[in-house]
Amino acid sequence: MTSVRTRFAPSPTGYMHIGGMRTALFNWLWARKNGGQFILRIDDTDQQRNMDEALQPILEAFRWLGLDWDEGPDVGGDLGPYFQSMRRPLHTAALEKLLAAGLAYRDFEPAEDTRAQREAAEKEKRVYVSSRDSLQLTADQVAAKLAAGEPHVVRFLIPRDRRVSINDHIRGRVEWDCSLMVDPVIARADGSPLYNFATVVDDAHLRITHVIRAEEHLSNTPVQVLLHEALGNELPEFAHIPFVAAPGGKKKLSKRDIDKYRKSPAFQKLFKLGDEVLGRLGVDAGDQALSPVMVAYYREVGFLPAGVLNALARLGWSLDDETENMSLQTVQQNFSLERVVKGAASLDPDKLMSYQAYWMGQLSDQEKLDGCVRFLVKAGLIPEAPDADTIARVQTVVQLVADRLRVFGDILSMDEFFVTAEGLSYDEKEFQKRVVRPEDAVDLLQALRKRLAEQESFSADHLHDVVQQFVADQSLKFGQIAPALRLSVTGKAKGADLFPTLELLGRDECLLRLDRAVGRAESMKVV
RNA sequence: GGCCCCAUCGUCUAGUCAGGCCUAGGACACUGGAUUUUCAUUCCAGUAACGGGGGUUCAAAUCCCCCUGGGGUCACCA
Repeated sequence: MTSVRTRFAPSPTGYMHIGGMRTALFNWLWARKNGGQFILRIDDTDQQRNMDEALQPILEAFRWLGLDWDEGPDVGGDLGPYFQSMRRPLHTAALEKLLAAGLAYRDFEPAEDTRAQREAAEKEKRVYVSSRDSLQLTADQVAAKLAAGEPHVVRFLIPRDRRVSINDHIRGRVEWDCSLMVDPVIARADGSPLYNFATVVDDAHLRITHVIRAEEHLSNTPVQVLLHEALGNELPEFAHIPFVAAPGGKKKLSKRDIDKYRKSPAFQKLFKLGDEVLGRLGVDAGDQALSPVMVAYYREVGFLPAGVLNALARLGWSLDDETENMSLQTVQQNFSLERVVKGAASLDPDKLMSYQAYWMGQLSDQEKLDGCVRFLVKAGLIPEAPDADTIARVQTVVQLVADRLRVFGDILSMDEFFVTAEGLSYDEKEFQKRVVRPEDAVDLLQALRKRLAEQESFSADHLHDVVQQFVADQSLKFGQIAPALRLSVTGKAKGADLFPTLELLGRDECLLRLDRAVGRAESMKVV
């Protein structure tokens, strides 16, 4: 029994697609589950200039999620190189082999002619197949054209008299009629191999046993199977998993549609979170802006690998009829291609947040603290090398807000604990509603401020009693003063427990903020 | 348009291969209630689906056929 070998073969595009990551995850899972190898091959036949720059984000995404690879960039392997552009000799050899065996042919037909034929066929609603005119050339004629340096591509000769079929792990038997297929170009005029051909050569050479890829590749499969056969390769097994669809739809999640997603109600939540967090981090929002389509977005916003991994694993796969929260280890132990569904699954931001919140809740206090400190430093809300007092303060805040911390980036919206009274920003709408508009709000706040100033102790418990007493004295309801107090001191309508917040801020800061809030409200009333 | 794939609550899914245990289960979201004299958490409850039509069968979400709908793909891209 040969060991299971799977691969993920990204093109170096400068970012890692979240849907591609799901495909990679399933490959990794299948290899690990079977004690096999997971290989990373870089399909860079396009010969990009900034290869390294375009590749690093991809490798980083794998590292961040903790998905290791047994062979590939950085780690090497016996069957390398693992960059398709460097495997050219292998491709050329395979090409020669097909040519020599008469299973491929040099096509001298000008590209324009081929295109014209295709268009004509389409117009007449006729199935287009290759003309194969170049096949009529005698060996001498071909030799003469070659000697004259006539441009040509190499096409694979499709055996038109038969059918190809695969037994897909997910889809079962899928069959195609070869008579309907065009002879695919396998080498360009400059001699470079095309994806469909290079992939076949490389998959065979790397001894890939299971080709697990997204459904959109299903239509490439018959050609690849035919090529494998022509080359005398052992056929890999195929598993075409459904692609990841955009939230609220069934269409493939694509980076090209970012602008559309921004407006999509189902997707907005993630963009909003990103705008908030990334804005505070001062992360570039230019052309290559981070978006929820990219894995890096989740890392930058402060998602946990466990949260993202959990969501990705559940997109098209389930362990059973009830298990939702799963560690990578649990998924790995239970993964099977048999339980992968056939239909496209759309990414659900709500569900993702729910997994994320679960895993955030699983973190120890120290882990939460570390993550929050990292983000606060990055946002410049605390110094680069925070002293013990600062750390202790952050720790207190983190404990206070633990329940509402979904992603680490959330800590940045709790900046009331880290800015001075002057730097405090207010939720204007809520401030108007709870402080400016109510007739008696300012008077009450002033009276309360006086009461607070008289207190010797500023502990949460004591403050609670004080406010309680204040409410009773004024025959108010708690709800008539608490929101205004919260708005005045934190600038927000929502937040951590009110009294511990006051305690943490301290008497001087609280009084100062109350004064500023009152002043603010009065100046607004005048206008 | 050709070829191919897919079809269970709004969403992710269980159940489909081996028809009856399904008056279709879970989760997220949503709604209501309890707790919290703020905010959030937590707990409880509720709304909500087998796309349609024919068969086969004692019995169909499950098997067969047709229709409809959705999607992928049709490059000297990967």
